[in-house]
Amino acid sequence: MARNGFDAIDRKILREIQEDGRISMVELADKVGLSVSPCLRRLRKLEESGVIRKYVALLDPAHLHLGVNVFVTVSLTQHDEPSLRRFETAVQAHPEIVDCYAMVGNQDYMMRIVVPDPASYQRFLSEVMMKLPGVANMKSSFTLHEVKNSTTLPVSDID
Amino acid sequence: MARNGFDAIDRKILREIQEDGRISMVELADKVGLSVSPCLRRLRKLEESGVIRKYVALLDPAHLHLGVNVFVTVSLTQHDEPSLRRFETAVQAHPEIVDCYAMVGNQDYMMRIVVPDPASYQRFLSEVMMKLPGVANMKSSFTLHEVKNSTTLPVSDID
DNA sequence: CGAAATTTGGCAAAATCTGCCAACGCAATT
DNA sequence: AATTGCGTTGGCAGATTTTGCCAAATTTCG
Repeated sequence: MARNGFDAIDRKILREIQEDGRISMVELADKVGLSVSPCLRRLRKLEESGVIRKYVALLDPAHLHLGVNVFVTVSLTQHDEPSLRRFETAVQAHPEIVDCYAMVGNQDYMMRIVVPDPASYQRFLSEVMMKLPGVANMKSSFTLHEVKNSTTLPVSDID
Repeated sequence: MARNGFDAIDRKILREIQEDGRISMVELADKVGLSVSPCLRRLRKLEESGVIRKYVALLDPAHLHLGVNVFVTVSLTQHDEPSLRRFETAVQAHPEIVDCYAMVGNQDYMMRIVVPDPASYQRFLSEVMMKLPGVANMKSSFTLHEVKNSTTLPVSDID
């Protein structure tokens, strides 16, 4: 058996539900070559194992008047555990901050912000970002357009 | 009526399905204060309008042995339309490149790569990234850990 | 080779989805 | 103020899907 306990069928299921999270068991079972019962049982197991985090609908930012993406790198004044935790907790509270990663090297964090327009970012920058706890330095880079924004992870055949 | 034709109930629906893409019409209708029929009709309308791009399952990268994220900035040698298009098309073909944005400024790109480990990135860098059409310059930044990776867009009350 | 454990497939009841139709509310018009 | 017309709602019924259960089949392991 494979390292993570996924066999070929499990991987097929994972690939399918990444593309269509609302697929019916009937159709999914058919696609992976099982009958409905074992297919559902495998799906439940995958959900319980935590590989499947959640099911969501993906919305189009343009339709919601959220067409402006800004990448921001942040460095903190202090790097002790409590300071990092305080900053990361504050980040979680703001839905405009859609992504945030702790970085190796001199920039501590890389984040992506979603706002309606540049003016909104101006406001968000001064009213929220600047007030995040422990920020020493910040650098913003605006995006021109989205080329790709995928939630589909490559599920390896091996492993 | 609001600018995009969404009323309070539509926005409620959008917020709910962003959090649970598999919610049943019965439960959704209950949460937004409608009966099932009009709720489903509104959802279908939202789907057809394009606000709802798709329904997906979100997987946990760690469980799939995809724990390493790398941010890469790229600049191209030429910035004419065909060169840009060629590059962006090539980007679409690789599932390891999960995000890619064209940036304001030096006309370059910011992308996020997902790989199993640093060694894999080394390989991906030389075998794929370096061979992307028209690349002049590339700079990779490794992440330490994920603080936030959200697909939930803030659906404004106004607008 | 044989026993135990796991996985499968089909069935039936419960729940859900989906299309249809009458009723309701609201706005514009007379 | 009454009426007309448009859009939205709610309930109902048939079709589909989900879900738990059990016997059969397959795999695992001594």
